[in-house]
Amino acid sequence: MKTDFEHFKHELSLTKAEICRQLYVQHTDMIRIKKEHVAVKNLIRIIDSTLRLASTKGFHAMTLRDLCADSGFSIGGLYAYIRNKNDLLVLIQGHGFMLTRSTLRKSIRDISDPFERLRAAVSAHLFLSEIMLPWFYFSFMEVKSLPKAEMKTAIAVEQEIEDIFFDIIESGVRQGVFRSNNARLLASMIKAMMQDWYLKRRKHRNQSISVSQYADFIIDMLACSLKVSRS
Amino acid sequence: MKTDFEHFKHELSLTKAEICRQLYVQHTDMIRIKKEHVAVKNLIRIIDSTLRLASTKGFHAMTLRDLCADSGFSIGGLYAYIRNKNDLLVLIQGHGFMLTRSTLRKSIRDISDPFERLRAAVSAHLFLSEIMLPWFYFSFMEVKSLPKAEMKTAIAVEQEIEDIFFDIIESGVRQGVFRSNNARLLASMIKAMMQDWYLKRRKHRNQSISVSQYADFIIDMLACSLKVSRS
DNA sequence: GTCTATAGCATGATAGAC
DNA sequence: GTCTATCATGCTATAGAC
Repeated sequence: MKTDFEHFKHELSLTKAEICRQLYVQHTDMIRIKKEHVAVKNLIRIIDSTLRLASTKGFHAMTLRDLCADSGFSIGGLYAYIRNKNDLLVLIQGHGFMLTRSTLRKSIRDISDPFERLRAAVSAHLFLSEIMLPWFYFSFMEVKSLPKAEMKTAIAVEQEIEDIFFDIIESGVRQGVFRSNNARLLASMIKAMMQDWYLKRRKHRNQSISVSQYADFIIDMLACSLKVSRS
Repeated sequence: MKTDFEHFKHELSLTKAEICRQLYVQHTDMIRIKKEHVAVKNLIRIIDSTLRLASTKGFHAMTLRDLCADSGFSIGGLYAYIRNKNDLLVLIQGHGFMLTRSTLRKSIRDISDPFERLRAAVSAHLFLSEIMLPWFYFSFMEVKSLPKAEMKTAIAVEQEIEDIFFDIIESGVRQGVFRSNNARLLASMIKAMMQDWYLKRRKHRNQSISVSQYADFIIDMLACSLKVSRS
């Protein structure tokens, strides 16, 4: 039998190639390579290496020479795909956020019961971050290094995601299904617990906690905080 | 009337000078200055500047020239206090952790009731991070940049702090005061919520949430999760 | 004990061959 | 489209005057 997570993974069917193809189309201005299949193939290598290196030593500490050594590119070759180091940051950041937003919205679209909406949103966020772990870690750590404009959008998208949780709680309260005296703060806490999953992934792995267990635990905590009586 | 936070702040009476004096004594090997009062005075300037710069642009992006400009030192003068840039990292890191551990242990030392212990530990952690915000933010962000040995201790101390929460919960369960089916994960979540306070300080400021309100909210959530009946 | 001056080097970025 | 060779910059770290 398929677990929820496996089901989610299959539904999403998010191949690296697909993501990178979207990235390519969005950024034809900064990428000098014209043939899509060549560009996409190499973007995968570049982004993979960047995420790997940045998550161990940090983006700023990673030099383009490190990146070349890891990805097998030459400096010159790399510069056909980015105009400068910051482009790398923007390239990776923007896409991760877009994906989170759309996945989360889709996950609750067809559900009306407030508690089930909450469960769906929490699971979707956790499952997505599990699949795209390096992306999430990178996004969190590097917001502060973004150019001002990109930082503003990054913060706005994060707020928007928190608002998804907030709206679910609020509407549940209005319907009399939830009891909560501070929906705003509870939404914040949900976000914090989502973050803990990908920021402290190693700790949870050491304690042998699966993403499904983690999701269940959080949903139980929320049920209890919102005083939902459950079967 | 004094709030809990003001009371804590007064009890701690943690002056920058005292912290820096301890730092000086611990690191006489790397600091070339012999007169304590001179060294301490200048360490305050250096550490203040480092924390300020690192929390906006990140430690790696901060150059020693930035640091000199901000602290009013010359490059040569600075190098009397550190042997290299990494020393700065180690200097600041180690002390923050020591302080957290000792404060937390002290906060619960004279309390026996499990729920009150939990409340005390949560409050102490939040209040401390409120006072030492730049220190906490820096510690979290820069663990990955530490030399291997220092990283190991950093992770161990973090685990130790989580264990404080874990032990309180476990002993409460044994005494029949708490009901919990996963003390380990709950302790993890407490830690995550502690982190959210200092990592997302700006967000909470925008939403006009005080540290006392935040503490109360978390303690309520925990009471509910642990099924503590409260007056 | 603090400064100025500078060595020595690694980095991001470019030009041009293939 | 990718590579090698090279530039200019700006960094950490040191030496030595005051």
